[in-house]
Amino acid sequence: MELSKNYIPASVEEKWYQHWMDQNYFKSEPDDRTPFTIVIPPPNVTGVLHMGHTLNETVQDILIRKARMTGYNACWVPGSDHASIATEAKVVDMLKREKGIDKNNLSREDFLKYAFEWKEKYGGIIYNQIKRLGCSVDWERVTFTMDDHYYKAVIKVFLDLYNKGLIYRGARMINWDPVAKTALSDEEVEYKDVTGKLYYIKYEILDDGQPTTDDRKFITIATQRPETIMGDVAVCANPNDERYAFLKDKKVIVPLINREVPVIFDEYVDKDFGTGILKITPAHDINDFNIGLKFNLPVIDTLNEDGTLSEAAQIFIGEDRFVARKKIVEGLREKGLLVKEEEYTTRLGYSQRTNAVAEPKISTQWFVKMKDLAQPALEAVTSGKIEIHPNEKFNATYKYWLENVKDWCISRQLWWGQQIPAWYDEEGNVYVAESEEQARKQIDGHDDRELKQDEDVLDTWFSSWLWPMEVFHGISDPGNKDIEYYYPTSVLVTGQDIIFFWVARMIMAGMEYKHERPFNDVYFTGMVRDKLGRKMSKSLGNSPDLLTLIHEYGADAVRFGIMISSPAGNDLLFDESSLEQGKFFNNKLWNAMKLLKMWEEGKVQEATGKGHQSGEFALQWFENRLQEVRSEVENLMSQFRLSEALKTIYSLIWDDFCSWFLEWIKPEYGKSISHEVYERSVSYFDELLQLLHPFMPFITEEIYHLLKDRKDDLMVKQFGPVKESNPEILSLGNKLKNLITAVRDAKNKNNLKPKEAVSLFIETSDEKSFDLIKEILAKQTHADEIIFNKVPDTAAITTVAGNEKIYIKSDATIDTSVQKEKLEKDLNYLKGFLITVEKKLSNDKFVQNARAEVIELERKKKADAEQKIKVIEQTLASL
RNA sequence: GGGAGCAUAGCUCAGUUGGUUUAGAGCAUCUGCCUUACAAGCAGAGGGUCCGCGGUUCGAACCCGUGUGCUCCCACCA
Repeated sequence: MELSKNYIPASVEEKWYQHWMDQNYFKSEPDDRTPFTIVIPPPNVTGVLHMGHTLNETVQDILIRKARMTGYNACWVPGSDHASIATEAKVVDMLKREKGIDKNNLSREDFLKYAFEWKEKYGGIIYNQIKRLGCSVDWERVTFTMDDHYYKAVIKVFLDLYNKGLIYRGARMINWDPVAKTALSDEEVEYKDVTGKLYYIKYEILDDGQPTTDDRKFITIATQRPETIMGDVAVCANPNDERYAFLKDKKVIVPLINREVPVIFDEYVDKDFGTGILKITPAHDINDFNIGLKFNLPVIDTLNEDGTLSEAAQIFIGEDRFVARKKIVEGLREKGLLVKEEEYTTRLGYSQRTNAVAEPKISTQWFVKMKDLAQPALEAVTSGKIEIHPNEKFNATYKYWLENVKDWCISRQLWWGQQIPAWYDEEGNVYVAESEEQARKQIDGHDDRELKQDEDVLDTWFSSWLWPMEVFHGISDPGNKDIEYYYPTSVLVTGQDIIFFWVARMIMAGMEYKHERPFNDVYFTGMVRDKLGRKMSKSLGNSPDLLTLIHEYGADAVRFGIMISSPAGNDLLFDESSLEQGKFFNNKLWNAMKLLKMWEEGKVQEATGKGHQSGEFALQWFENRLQEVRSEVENLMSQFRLSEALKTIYSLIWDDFCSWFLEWIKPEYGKSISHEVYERSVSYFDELLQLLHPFMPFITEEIYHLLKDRKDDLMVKQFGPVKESNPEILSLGNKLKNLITAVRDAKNKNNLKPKEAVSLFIETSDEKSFDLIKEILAKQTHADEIIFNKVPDTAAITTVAGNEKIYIKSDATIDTSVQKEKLEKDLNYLKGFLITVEKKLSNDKFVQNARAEVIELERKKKADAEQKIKVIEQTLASL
């Protein structure tokens, strides 16, 4: 069969994904193996996968494939989130743009019909992308947070928490999104620094005929939000502020609407900020609200749901809040009540979804009491039952949030989501139940009253927090065999930005309903940024399309590129050049396979080189090197240091396998290697492919099959046990590498051609490996003569490799000055080093306390250093 | 205002208990090579006061102090 010059991913990827699916490899059912479970962080149903998802998904697939090949019953559950506010906003937008329909003119039922249509149409996009990336998820377990069982589970939890007294309804100050016209949770508000203005406004002091110690007619108050003055119910000064003592028992007049409001005194007011006097607007500021409660002041809400001024404002009714601000400032200026405007930097809260400035607002909403739920969730992490990776740095933030957690506003004034199971009668009584019939049963006496269900739906996260349980129907059907088998899940892989939204709340829900952590480990990936360090965003246009990247580089290269540049937990700067590196790596693998294949097709049963020894050594060395790396990789992966594990494998394949091993066993032109060497080489290559497979599944599977006819598939091939590696063979290998490199170096420095024959004179203490060294060196360095332990009369080029000293004889001119300088440097260092090691060894404390192997290591270091010093001194003397 | 983290080559980062690291990798740059698996390759080269300053040590990129610069999270100063 003719193999293409380079690896072409396109056809290969689809073929294998289909094959894996046909073989049911992704499917998992409870059995007697140990489960390894991951639940995907469900992406928004109508979204597309961005680079952040790509990173998360790749990490999860690596972990799940590795576990599957290690003998676990690996189960990765895919799914998507209905994302109530985000999706509803998109559907509303689509209806307006494509069909000219205003949501306000639709019934709830009709709207939901459109929303589900939209979900059907676009919901498949992310699943397709997950497939293209090669993710081995169990497609029979796809879960959507609005599935029937899921919907039921959410309602069930709501009722349960309500009955436990952990859910209540009440009027509180909440964050309001005037664009989506819904309440938000505190976490859905993002604060940004903005430059605003501080307006200084004159309030007239009401002349009540009483004499005062001050004859001022006005006081000046600084505010950022002049449009809220119509909601003013008091002004407030610090009781210790003598400037305003004369205002005791006075009233002031709110400008433009001429409302008389009292002057109150509270220590909350900072004397040194602004004018030291504060207007109190309880409806539109959390602090004012608290002061209002304290002084029993009325609340005048001057804003409508959409952010326009309400009738309570009396003026500029119906104007948008920001337009009204300008007009009011204008009005104040005309009346001479505006003292000045000042530039001022402040932090404003923005709705995460609509980017509208969030409005603090008094509103009747549903809340979850968090304190009791938080306690076990806190314990689960501080006790170490759940480990957060890559490091401890998130423990502190997690702890702080849970210790200071506030009640969670869970009602949203939307349609897309689980409708709150509460019914109201005409008198406003509330009946919480799973259905209207059940609600009716709660009514005392007559049950003929008209009941109306709460219009609102629940926060998306109120469904997401059940995810690790309900994907296994653990809430709707508790005690079923899936939930008992798969829960708690093994690892949660997610972005650190949703630690509060999701991670903490999942732990709460898990502790509440399963009395068990939902996952053993949490692995936080960093943010994916562009190479300039900016966040990926649509508006910047710096977020590449996943399918385009896969098309250009292949899925394996995309996975490679994103993993190789993804140090655990740090943000990663996405750069396509790393994908290119992945593509090149594909090709290297491809060509290594071609080389092996060529030898097989040669079929000549001739030994490599002059004897079997060098081939045998190459095999032994690589076998040991392979085991050494395997144990390194195990270690790195158990610490979730995937990027380093990949680097290690990359270097094993490229440097050790391709550059050294294959070169060592490579036969002379026209000859082939022995059958045994071939078979063993192939078996090592198989192991390499297996090791790499979790990271780059497609190409490894393809090569595995191209190399030989196989009955099995690499994807489900089980790892053998990691064998111990023999340090002597490894160090002999290193010695050889050093010698060969040193000879090449020397040739290069002296303008000899790589293939030019030279004579080598080697001094070495390692007598038992003479023959082997000779054979390999002869082959790899084109030495025509190799003599041990003999210094030639006219030493040509001298070089030191490890403990060996090499003289190379040729006709080339000799330049020893550079060599000398380097050797002298080495000598100085080694002498210093020797002194310190000796000191350590003569230190009683050290000898007594250190472990035997540590002392042995030090002794060996000492011996090494002494040996090297001897060699170098001799060399220098002969120069 | 409170807390956390970071600073190593042009760029992105390794450097895991201070000692073969007299500082490494990949990418980028430059110089040779189309050598019979691979030019998507091979062989080389240049490039670093390991942020500044002090301290501990025989020895510091690593430990301690301090200064500077950047990032993130949390918080109700109009």
